[in-house]
Amino acid sequence: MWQDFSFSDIRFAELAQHVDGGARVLKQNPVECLFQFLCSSNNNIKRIEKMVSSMERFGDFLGNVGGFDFYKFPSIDRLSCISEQQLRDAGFGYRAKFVVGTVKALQEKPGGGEHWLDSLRKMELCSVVRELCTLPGVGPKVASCVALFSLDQHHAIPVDTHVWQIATRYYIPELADAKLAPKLFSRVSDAFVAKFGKYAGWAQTLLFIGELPSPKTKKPTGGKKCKNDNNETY
DNA sequence: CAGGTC
DNA sequence: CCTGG
Repeated sequence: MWQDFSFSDIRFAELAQHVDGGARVLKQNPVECLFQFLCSSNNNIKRIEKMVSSMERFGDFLGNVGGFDFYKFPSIDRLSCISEQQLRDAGFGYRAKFVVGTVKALQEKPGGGEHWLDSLRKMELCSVVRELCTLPGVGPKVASCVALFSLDQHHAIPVDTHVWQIATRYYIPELADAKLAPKLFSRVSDAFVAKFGKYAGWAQTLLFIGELPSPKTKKPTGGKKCKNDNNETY
């Protein structure tokens, strides 16, 4: 698949040379995935990890490995035991009410939230995103993450600021000066799908990794400005 | 301002 | 709008 992507896009080919150990797209449990990305909006990885681990404590204890306690991610019913105040105390901020609201919305689904989420698998991507966006705290970006990482929607493109940068830099430069409006969200995902096809979400994942200041990439090949030893930007 | 959403 | 860097 990397070869196909590299053939389709010189940018991908260049980046693929420099990522260490490859990259993988998880197929997560939908409930776990949804609540994790519900924590992710306007937020950084470190705090997201903290928030997620505080939720996990409400799941069954699995064991201790290498000094770390592991918990099964809590079911929707288990999550419903957490109050908004508890979540705020755990540092969720305004996302606390999103978690409580999404738990409630899922519980009200006929057949239960797990079943409802699973039923999205056989729908078209646009419908999946539309349905997920009915949940409080879930917008197009979070919905796309859940679709890609847990609901088999391999061509879902989670458009955040980084992906927007990549897209306007390489694929739709005519929009370089535009703001990331909802209308343009589909322009971005269309561009990725046109370039990479039905597994565009997988290609996007690698490009995204390349955009981050991550040890994964050995070479600062992203369009970001870098500094050399003389402190000159290039 | 950060891997958005209301 | 919460909160931390």
